[in-house]
Amino acid sequence: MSQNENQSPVIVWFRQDLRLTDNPALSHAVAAAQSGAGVIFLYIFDEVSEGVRAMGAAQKWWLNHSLTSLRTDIEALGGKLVLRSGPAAEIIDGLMAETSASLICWNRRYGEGEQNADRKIKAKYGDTAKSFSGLLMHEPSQLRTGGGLPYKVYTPFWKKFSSGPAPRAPLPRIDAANCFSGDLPSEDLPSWQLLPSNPDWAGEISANWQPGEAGAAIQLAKFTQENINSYGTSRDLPGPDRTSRLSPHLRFGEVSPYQLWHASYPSSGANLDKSNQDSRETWRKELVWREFSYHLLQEWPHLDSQNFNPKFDPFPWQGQQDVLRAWQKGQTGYPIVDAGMRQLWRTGWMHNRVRMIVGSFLVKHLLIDWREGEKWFWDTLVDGDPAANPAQWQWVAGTGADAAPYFRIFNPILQAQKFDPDGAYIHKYVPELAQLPAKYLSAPWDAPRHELARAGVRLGETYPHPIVDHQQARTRALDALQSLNTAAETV
DNA sequence: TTTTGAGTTGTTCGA
DNA sequence: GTCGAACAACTCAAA
Repeated sequence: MSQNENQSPVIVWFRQDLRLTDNPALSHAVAAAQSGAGVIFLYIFDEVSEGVRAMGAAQKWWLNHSLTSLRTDIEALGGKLVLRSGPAAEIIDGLMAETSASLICWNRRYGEGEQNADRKIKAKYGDTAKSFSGLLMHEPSQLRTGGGLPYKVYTPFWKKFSSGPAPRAPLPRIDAANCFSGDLPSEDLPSWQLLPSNPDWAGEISANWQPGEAGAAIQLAKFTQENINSYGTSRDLPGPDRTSRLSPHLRFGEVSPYQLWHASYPSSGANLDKSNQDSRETWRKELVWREFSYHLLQEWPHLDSQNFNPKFDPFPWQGQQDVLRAWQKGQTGYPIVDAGMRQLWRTGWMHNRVRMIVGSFLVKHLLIDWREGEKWFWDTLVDGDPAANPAQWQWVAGTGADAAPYFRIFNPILQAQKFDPDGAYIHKYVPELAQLPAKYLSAPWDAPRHELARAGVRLGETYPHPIVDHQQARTRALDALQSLNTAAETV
């Protein structure tokens, strides 16, 4: 090793992997920097590179706190988290020149703009830039159909995934490192203005979440100790909410999919019955759905803006702003829909079952373009994911890969009865119906007048009339889709 | 190449 | 109240 190399630092560039455990890029950097000038820990806030999708407001809130947590963990190692903002490729150029670094490491990411930036850097620095697999368990290029093509259907994807090599074991947490001691300028986190002010809407989000690797570990332990064995059935109930609630942690890489995959298996010696094992597999399948979404994004980079199935391009979406606004604010008059939209607005997250209900409602009952829903979720969800969010919206809309068939229109009344039978969820998020007995919560307009009066509910005043009639809206949606099929035939 | 079986999460209707 | 079939047709993936 030359004198120069020996005194050169190694940069580890954090992106969607804000963790010290099972972080291959970090592990490699730490090993490579053992005898040199040490590791530089870097995060770049980049909203300007072409094709990079700027984070929504709720994600920015999360990012602020996750970076704060990461910074604390890095300082415990004796290091410093360097914050820079601007176009990533230029920032890297600057820092490489500034520090004469001998190596830069990162874990791969999969958006088009993000990959273009990474490719540019790799092309320039060659072997001095090293990328690793940390965000996904299998690279998209490695999981293909027999014909070498990307999968478009989930079940064969799952079969291939689960019959292939098991995801590698997670790497140990980095608890010591030779950290770069030079003085590098770093921007102030508050200067990025990631947190809301005027008004500060994040109060209830803060109360619900603990961003950062430590918070993710707590959440994972809670889930694997309490709820994973019943996940198969209990995941559908938004009231008790026994889902893992790990999605925002996973989105920011505070925990890796490898860690979750391996955590889903019972400790050796544990003897689980069939339903418990099935529950664990159901949860693993959700992890693989995320993986599937990223593979789709890799192949179809405009997943958030273009119909995966172009047959839907001429679909007659309606664009009424007041209707969209009513949906966004949870004022549709359908309590299960409104509860979901208000949970999202207040807490930055929505239970998965309810996401399907509100998504189906926007697209099919209101005939509003799924892209409007996708954008709203992107802005308001703390787990807004560049792959999963558009993929799930396209799935719900019927435009996507392996999508729900057009005749599958969720009935918001039935769904409320089935999945919120005691009304716990609706009571929590639609307080103006708090006094109404559970049996009337799925369709308050059908409640006896004296029950409404006793509960202090005046429809049209304290709580809205339903914005559309379910049966009429259902027929209208089926007709619209029918017209699409007819149009396709006559072309 | 052709064939075959299958496809996350549902609803409605009629027996 | 319960249960099975219909709801369309098409595309995907593997044999």
